Amino acid sequence: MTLSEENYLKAIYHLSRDAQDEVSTNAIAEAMETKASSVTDMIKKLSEKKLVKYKRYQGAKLTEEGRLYAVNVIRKHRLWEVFLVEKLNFSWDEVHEVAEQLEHIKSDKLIEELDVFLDNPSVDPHGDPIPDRHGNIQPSSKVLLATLRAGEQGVCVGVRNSSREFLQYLDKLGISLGDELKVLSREPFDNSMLIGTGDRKLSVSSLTANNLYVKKI
Amino acid sequence: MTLSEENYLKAIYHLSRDAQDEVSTNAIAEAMETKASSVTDMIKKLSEKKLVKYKRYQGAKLTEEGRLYAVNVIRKHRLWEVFLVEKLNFSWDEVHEVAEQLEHIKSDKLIEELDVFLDNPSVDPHGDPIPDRHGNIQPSSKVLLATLRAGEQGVCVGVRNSSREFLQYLDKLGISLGDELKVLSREPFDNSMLIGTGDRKLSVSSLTANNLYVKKI
DNA sequence: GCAATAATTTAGTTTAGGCTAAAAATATAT
DNA sequence: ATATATTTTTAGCCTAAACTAAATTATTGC
Repeated sequence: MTLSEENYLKAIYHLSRDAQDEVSTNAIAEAMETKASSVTDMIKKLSEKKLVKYKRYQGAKLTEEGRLYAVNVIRKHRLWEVFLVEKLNFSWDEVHEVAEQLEHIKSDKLIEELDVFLDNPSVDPHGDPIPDRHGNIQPSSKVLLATLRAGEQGVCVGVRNSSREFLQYLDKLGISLGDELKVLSREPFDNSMLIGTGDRKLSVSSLTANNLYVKKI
Repeated sequence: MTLSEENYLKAIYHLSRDAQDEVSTNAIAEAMETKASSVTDMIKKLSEKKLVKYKRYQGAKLTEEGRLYAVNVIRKHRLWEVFLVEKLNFSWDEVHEVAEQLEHIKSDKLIEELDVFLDNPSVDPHGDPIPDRHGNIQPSSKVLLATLRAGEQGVCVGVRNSSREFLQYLDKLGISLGDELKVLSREPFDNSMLIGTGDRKLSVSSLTANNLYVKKI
């Protein structure tokens, strides 16, 4: 399986809401920053390999085999992200590019040993669940910070928007993974909230609260 | 720089005895398990990029820039080998294939942080020196076990022959990296030697002693 | 229901990195 | 010193994965 094939499977996986969902050629092209004609070629190839189901002009969806393959790539990506952040001092916004490369390394032993070495983490540094070796993904219990009421508390577990800008902004605010956040009050005027973390208080905008995931405690 | 280009630079580096040495097209082809005609094409390409010096029918040698590039790939390869053995429980004979993939990951931060995480190791699990970030390689003080006289001691630091068969044989003998070996006696008849390690004694053949590196203590 | 528009596929190129077969240059042996 | 053998290069093809431009199919507006 080539690097390019793996990236297509991953893109189709991320673009489908459920297993029946057909993903359009254009949507894949946009996600992969390539042209629709290139997508058509690759979809045909993956179809011959029985990794996607494809009928002309009707988009593509993963077969069960294709889904398993995609999920395994995602498993590798997320485990490497944990490694980079926990062991090599990478920050949230630095991991993605490198994990995109590492996810294609082929070695079952490598990934299983890495999993053990990292203590079988269940989520990556953005709060996304890490599939197990059989391709099972446990639904995450994370909710957006914006959904908490005054007085409620949560542990920061990830972000919805993982753009470099947002991640760097969080670093600047001093909010990072694992921080306990308590909603002190909500401002009806602009939906901003006042939160406490450690001994600090800070005001976060509605936009920020809508892009930060927490797990209630 | 592509994966293939990096592999050619590495091959040329490993085949040269010194910086002036010209490496023949056939030698590169054999080392890379490819055809001479493919080598010619690639050498031309690397020559245009000023990474190798090339004149038709005269073989190739690395420029200083090419040498630095090759040494950096080797640095990455060896650091990853240390990681695999020390952190992920890989054995000597399992690391090479995976390190061949990992050595091509592109990220300066990754490799510098890995170096720190591993405590700036100076040799890899085969006893080969790890170049520093500037491409300097310190000459190793390792000697073959076969050169020790009766009564001398050494720490096992690597192997000359890193074939799977030999590495697995060493595992079976119970000899691994870092073990202290003491030469109890040498047998003139077949050049085998009796060595002590821990509380065990074992007889090693001349062939084995000629493929095992130690650092005298 | 049909024209206009949008999405998708096809056909034909391109580039990287291989390959084979033949030609050219170099090395060797008598 | 010349014929033979070896090494290296050239020329021409192949495949993967991209691209552009043109053709085809779907969708939408009226």
